[in-house]
Amino acid sequence: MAQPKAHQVTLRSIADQLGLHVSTVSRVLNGRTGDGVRAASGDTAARIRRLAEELGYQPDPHGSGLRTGRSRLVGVLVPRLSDLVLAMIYEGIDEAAGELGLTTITANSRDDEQTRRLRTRMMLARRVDGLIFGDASLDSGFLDELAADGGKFVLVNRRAGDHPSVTADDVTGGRLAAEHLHGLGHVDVAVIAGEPYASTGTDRTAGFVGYYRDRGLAAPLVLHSPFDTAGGRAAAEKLLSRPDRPTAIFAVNDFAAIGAMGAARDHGLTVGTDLSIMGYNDTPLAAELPIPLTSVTVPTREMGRRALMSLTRLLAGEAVESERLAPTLVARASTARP
Amino acid sequence: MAQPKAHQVTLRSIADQLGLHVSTVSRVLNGRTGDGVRAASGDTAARIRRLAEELGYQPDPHGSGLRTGRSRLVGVLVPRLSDLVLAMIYEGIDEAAGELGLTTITANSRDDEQTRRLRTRMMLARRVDGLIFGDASLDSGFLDELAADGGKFVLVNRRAGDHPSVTADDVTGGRLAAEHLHGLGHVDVAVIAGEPYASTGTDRTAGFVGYYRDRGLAAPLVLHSPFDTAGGRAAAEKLLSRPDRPTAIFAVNDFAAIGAMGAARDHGLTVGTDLSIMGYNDTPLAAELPIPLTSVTVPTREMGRRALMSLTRLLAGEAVESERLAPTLVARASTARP
DNA sequence: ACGTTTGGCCCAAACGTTTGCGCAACACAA
DNA sequence: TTGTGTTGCGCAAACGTTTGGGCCAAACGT
Repeated sequence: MAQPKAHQVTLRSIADQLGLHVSTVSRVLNGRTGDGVRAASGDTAARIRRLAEELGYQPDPHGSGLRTGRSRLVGVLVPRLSDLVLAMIYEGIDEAAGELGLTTITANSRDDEQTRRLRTRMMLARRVDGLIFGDASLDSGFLDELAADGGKFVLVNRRAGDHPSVTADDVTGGRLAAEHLHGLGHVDVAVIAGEPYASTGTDRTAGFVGYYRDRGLAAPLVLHSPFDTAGGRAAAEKLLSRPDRPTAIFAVNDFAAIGAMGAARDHGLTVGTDLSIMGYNDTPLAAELPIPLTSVTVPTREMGRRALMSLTRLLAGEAVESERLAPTLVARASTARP
Repeated sequence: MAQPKAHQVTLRSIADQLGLHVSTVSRVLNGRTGDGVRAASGDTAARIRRLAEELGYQPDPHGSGLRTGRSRLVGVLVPRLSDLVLAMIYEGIDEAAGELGLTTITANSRDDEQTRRLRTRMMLARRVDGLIFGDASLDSGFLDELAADGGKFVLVNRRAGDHPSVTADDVTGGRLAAEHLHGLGHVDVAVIAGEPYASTGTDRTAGFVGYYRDRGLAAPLVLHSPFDTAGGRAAAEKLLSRPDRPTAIFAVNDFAAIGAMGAARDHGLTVGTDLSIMGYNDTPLAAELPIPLTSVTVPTREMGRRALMSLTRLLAGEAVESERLAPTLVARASTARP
């Protein structure tokens, strides 16, 4: 766009104007700034750089992509970008990518296997250099296939199989939650566990349940549900209708927790005093809610950044290890003594 | 990625296998499916198509981009993707783009002029065919420049100058809000108006204030603030500390409204009974809050879709008109008679 | 003075597409 | 037979870049 194709600034146009050959210009501008020897004389190099700057030269990715076989494009697949957590992770990814001169393209898989495959195909068709999956499913058939085909990717937020991943330590996070509620004196507790195919939900639940079990306490009630507000509301609805209603609910996700707060109110319960509810992720919203929500902070943006770094290492041919980031608990008014 | 470069499926590899020329294969596969005459014999065409399918041929965008000068890439600039409203708009854009075989790349401008310019530059360097701005500022100097340089773009969500845009009818939306609150009997009302550079905030405020003014009522208090929860909370804090505290608050954004709810609670006020609060955008959250939030629905995803459609028309050389989508009000428990 | 190195640059090929042009073969009419 | 069209393809050039291999001249070693 911009210029009607008339005067695109190209290596050639620069070379011609300077009476040099296009390859010289290319070498200077690609400047393996390290050695500096092989490029050109200090003088010509300077002239080239000045003119390039002046004309606002920007290498054409089609040209270089065609030649090098690399696109400097990274594909990012997420369940949905309108999930705040994923949006923040993506922001981290994109930020880090920008700093390295990479561009990201993203797509929603809606946690649907077919969409996942389709969108991945589209990204490969775009010739992405590598992929980041934020929507890994625990039965990772698709990822196994992709890896077997030589696909380069890392996972973020959710782990699966032993594909390299950057996640929070969700088991520990769940344990922290249990420790907090148990410390307040809650023994009848329940977990709104999210979708069973997501490691985030299952790991947090496992950590939570493990804590209670290790102490010989009654096993917490576990209920699966979608990760969103409506899902949390429905699950809490069920929990609160039971005769042996729990005194505290741990939702593995802030939005589910907010839904649970709604259900609590419908049951005439005041969150914090009649019923403790806590979430996970420490969404910016959590602190600002009418009743501030106890939650577990995970460094979302940092997770995204690291995932991208991992991917670049992978693309450079290095071996990469999975990373687990440490969560921390932040207590607020939504949880209190029973 | 994927194949180690060894056996990429290319027009040539298909042509060779079939003993045809690459141009023939190209013509068949690009099939101007309409005329059908000029391509090849029905038989060869079928053979080509079958083999391409079988090998999983995907045209290389670098090659075609280089040749055609088009990238089938659309750049989308937003204030921040972690703003749910923008995320949903972006989903609409990307969905529509996908259906047309276009790919979107996105970036956050954080409503910062310099970042905006920088990120736009990066997108142009990527040779996007066109741009969609979701972060237009009312003083549209940057956009004017870009348009003067022949840049192809449309605006979404926020309008500016008379650049083509797809937005909701925010003035009407503000009016609906005023009508609702006034209908309930509120005369001392206030507006948390968002940032003054965003048409969304100013238009909604103008519609709201206009309604009260047209009826000769006292002019609503107007307070600007950031669009997020913390901003809304701070603004509400100020409003509620006044001796002539309003009985109803219209926040031009659900998140600001949620912040306001928090402030209300700090003041010992029960939202709905002691103080009416309403938001805007009808975020999925609004309905699920402990105290469900009255809000104005705008067809976010649809807005995104239409913006992309507009852009494609623009790119096809057609003239495009701005569009205004109709908002509707949905009343919930957070607003009631004073 | 003569061989050898090295600095500085150019040459040319290749990456995968698209597309205007042209050509052979055939059909048909006159 | 010649002329006129049509169908079915191939040819070749171009898009902008990168990169291995030159080649010429100057600098250096002996």
